[in-house]
Amino acid sequence: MFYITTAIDYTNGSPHIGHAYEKVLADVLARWHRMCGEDTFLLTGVDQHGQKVQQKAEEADISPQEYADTVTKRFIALWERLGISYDGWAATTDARHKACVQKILTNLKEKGCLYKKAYKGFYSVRQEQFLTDKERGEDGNFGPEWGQVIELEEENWYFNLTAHTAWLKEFVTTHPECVTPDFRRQDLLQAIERATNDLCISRPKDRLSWGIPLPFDPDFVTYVWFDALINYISFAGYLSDGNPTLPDFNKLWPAACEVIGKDILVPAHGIYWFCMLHAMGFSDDEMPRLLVHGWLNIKGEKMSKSLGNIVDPNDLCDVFGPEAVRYYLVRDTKTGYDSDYDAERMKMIYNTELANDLGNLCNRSLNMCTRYLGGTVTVAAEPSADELSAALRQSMADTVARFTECMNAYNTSEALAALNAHVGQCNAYIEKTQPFMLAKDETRLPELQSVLSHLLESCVQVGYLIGCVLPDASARILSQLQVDAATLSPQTLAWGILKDGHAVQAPSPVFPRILSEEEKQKMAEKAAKAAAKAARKAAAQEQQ
RNA sequence: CGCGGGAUGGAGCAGUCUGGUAGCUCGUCAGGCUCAUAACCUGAAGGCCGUAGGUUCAAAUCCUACUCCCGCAACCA
Repeated sequence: MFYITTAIDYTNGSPHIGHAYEKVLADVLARWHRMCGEDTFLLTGVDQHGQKVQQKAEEADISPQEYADTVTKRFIALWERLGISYDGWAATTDARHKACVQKILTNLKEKGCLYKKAYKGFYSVRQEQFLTDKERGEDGNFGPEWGQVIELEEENWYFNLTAHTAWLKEFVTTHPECVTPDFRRQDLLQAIERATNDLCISRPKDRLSWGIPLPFDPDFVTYVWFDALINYISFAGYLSDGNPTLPDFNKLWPAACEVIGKDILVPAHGIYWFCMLHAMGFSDDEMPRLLVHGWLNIKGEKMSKSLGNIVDPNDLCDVFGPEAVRYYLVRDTKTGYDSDYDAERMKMIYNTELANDLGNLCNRSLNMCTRYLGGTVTVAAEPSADELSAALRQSMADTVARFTECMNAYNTSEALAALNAHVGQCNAYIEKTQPFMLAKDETRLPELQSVLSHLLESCVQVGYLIGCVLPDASARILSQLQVDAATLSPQTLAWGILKDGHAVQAPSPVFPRILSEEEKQKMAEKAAKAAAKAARKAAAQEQQ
């Protein structure tokens, strides 16, 4: 079972390119594991509770639920557009989730993990938290970043986090696979040393009403993180008493991969979440694995609302199409690290790798097969022994192995680079074998058939594998090749999918080039120049 | 001395851990090809690997010092 989750997005603003990256990454991994025949479940959703949603709703003079629903719709619409194939939708206002959170709270209280305590101190209204001396500036006051700071005394409920930190340190140290990449795990280990306070898990209702009420103390609602993190198990069927609308928890858990951003590793997932699970009684073997991704920066700067450089994925989809956006996001980002977003680069990668390389390869191969061989693939009983063809078959096998290895290591960028490298091999193979010349000599028909079958076989395998990133384009490629993806699997992908006599369709471009008017102009000039040169050459030859 | 990341041909990056011909993509230039989405293939130019020292037979890589850039309040993956 491959249970994969994403962070659930906070519904106080529209989705941006960073949200999209995380979901696309998770979706690509989910699709890959589905292709491999694994039972796969992808969970994503929205975090709808909390102070900021309540505030925004008050400003708009609507209920928090209405506000959250409005924003939620934007997320759902984007995920539909980007082809995110989620199996479960985690919205924290869902009654099933609320019930689960309350059951967990009740259980933890019975176990003695929760306690009520009065606390008096300085409270930041903006940040929704009490401040300690660590937050004081050099002059002894709290800086402007905390907004309005008031002195406040109130009772709250606490989770005995510190009772679990010794275990956590041991667990993270002895289970290197619990956080990927490893340098993030090192960050976490450092952060554990600093976790010296228990976690306040309640907010008085008079201050914040938009949340899940504590089942044993109705004057309080649950702190957003204690609510939100539980989505990973509540929507997996934890404590659901066999609710048929939820999955079987025992089948799903533990999550093979929880995809999160670097900002919420510490303390939320790395400390709170692991400790919460431990308190609930989950063993080391039942802990989820975290995949921590970096951020997309804009020209080296952090993306932020104040800088006004937020990128709306919908705008990109309008220009490039959703699949090009998907490809760019997982191709140009080294999983785990920050990367730079650049629309020009996205266009370049689309035009070169998808249009010029892969798209053109499929198109020219299918076209030659249609024109020269009537659309029928002829496969010899024994594959051609010539060096070029043998090398191409070897390249294909190596590529499948490399792709598999990279995808299993979450390395989408290198996986796609491997596919592209094989496409380059194929294009070079055409130059060397010159099938369009072979077609002019009837006696060389067997060679022509062999070359084209090698090319088309490569198109099938590459077109199939790329399906986890580009489901739609993959389907179109395989449709032209008349191959059913359902009959294939990465593990058994071997030379010889196309059988003798296989019929293919005439091609039509799957990845049309994206060019501005200016670029088209430039291309035209270049072509005119080349034509003039060819004409001069022809004239010179005629004179001789 | 706050913490961390970075500085490699025009652009973006890999290589640094485990010293030894500096590699990739794009761009530029030249040639080839004509099956193809004015695509494809081949080749070339272009770098004293931030600066200054040090270790070594040998340093982009190890050591030291310095310079410059970017994150580290909020919005926020």
